Amino acid sequence: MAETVAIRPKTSKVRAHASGGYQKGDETRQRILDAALNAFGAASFKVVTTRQITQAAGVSLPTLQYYFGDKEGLYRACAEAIVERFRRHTTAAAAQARESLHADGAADTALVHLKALIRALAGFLVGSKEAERWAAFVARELRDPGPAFEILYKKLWRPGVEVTAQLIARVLGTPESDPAARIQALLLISSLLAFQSGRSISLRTMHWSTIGPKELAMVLSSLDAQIDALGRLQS
Amino acid sequence: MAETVAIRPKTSKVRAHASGGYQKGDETRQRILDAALNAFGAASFKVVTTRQITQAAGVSLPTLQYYFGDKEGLYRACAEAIVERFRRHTTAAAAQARESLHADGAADTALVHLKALIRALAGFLVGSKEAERWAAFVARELRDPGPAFEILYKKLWRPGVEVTAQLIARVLGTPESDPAARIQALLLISSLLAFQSGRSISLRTMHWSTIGPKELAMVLSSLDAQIDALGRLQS
DNA sequence: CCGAATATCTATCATCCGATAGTATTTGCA
DNA sequence: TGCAAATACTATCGGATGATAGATATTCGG
Repeated sequence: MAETVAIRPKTSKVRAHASGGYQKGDETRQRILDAALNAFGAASFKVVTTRQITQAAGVSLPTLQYYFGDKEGLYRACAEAIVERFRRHTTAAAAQARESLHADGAADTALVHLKALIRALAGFLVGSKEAERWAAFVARELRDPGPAFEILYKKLWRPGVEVTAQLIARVLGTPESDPAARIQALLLISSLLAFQSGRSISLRTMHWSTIGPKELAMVLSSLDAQIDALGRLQS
Repeated sequence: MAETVAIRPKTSKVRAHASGGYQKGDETRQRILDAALNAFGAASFKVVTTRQITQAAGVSLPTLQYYFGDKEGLYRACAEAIVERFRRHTTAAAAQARESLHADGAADTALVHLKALIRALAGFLVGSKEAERWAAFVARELRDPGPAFEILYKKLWRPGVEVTAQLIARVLGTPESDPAARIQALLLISSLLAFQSGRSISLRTMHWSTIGPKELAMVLSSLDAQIDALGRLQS
């Protein structure tokens, strides 16, 4: 039962960062990271094998250990890379929403920003193949906490839910920390995942073969309607 | 004493069903199935090991092969067991809803039944520890299709979405096959999963330590509000 | 253009996993 | 009670996986 594990000295010669060595090393490191993002996006930590990743990256197995220490180190590196790229795509709408929260107290304004935020998020989630894989990685890790849970929760999930809940509270005309608004935020974000995590089954249910611009527009329209309905709740 | 058969028909020696042997055998079979439901509810097909299951069931490894052929056979048996138990808990509300769809065309009636259906489903999903595991099994398999996808899709998902979508269409006053109603059904069901698949992260987000009657009531209240809002969409 | 730092490889290990072979024990009917 | 079918076990196999050992090749500052 005693599952205590001795803390690794961590002083090993792992190339933890992309800088500090030759240029070719950086490129190899990046190739492994890309392959890992792909693989961990499609399957869970335990299911993905290091051989799959290194083979896809075109390197031999020990190269992975050389750059990332072990499988878990690579997994964490993936999480950090995802956080970075995610931020680059969502900070725009999120910042705008946050700004409006401080500047304006009107429910109508909040409603507009909420719709814009969800629209941006949905568009990003279903937009590119790459984003799909990142989103799958994040969703899986948050659903089934693993080595990268903390970083994803604190840097992605919490801020996202926070701003969403505040916007909804503003729309509903309730205090900023209203639990009901928080629940609605969870329900809203979770419903988004129907066409992300649950993509394959949603396709089958809708009799769609893909989620193209037309299909995305329909989903966004339904989400808008739902948010509008939310706005009519308090009256 | 008979000559050993060189070629094994592979399926002939499996005790595929619970009937046909001794009583003690049925009990052992059930014990393995329970342990498997537990394990496959907590982790995916590949992650769960047959050794975990047999150890939890208190039997040796080959006993699993004796009763279920192989790991995949056991997995499918789990899916069928879940379908059976799920039906026993949802047919009540579902049948009532279906009946009302045929008997009455009023939007108000549909709204009532939709709320009742969601309420029953949510209550069941978050109700017992057992149901949680079954739901996790189903959600994982539908999200990431495996050996049991077909049976779960046809016997659980499709009927459930079907009746939900029809109720929503009735509420919205649109044709029975309205794609928008179908999307709303997907969004609604998916949002339910926030407190099922995404249970752990929802707990953390809400600062809850558990989902007891009080918390469930809050969630149900929010869902009701959302469905009510849906009803006000068409006007 | 030398040589230390960096990068990458082949070969192999220890462990775990699913499944099978072969044998012993238990059950319930004739 | 005898005994064949049904049940359950120990021991082991072939294969996959994560990681390491140790040797070789490459890079680039001086």
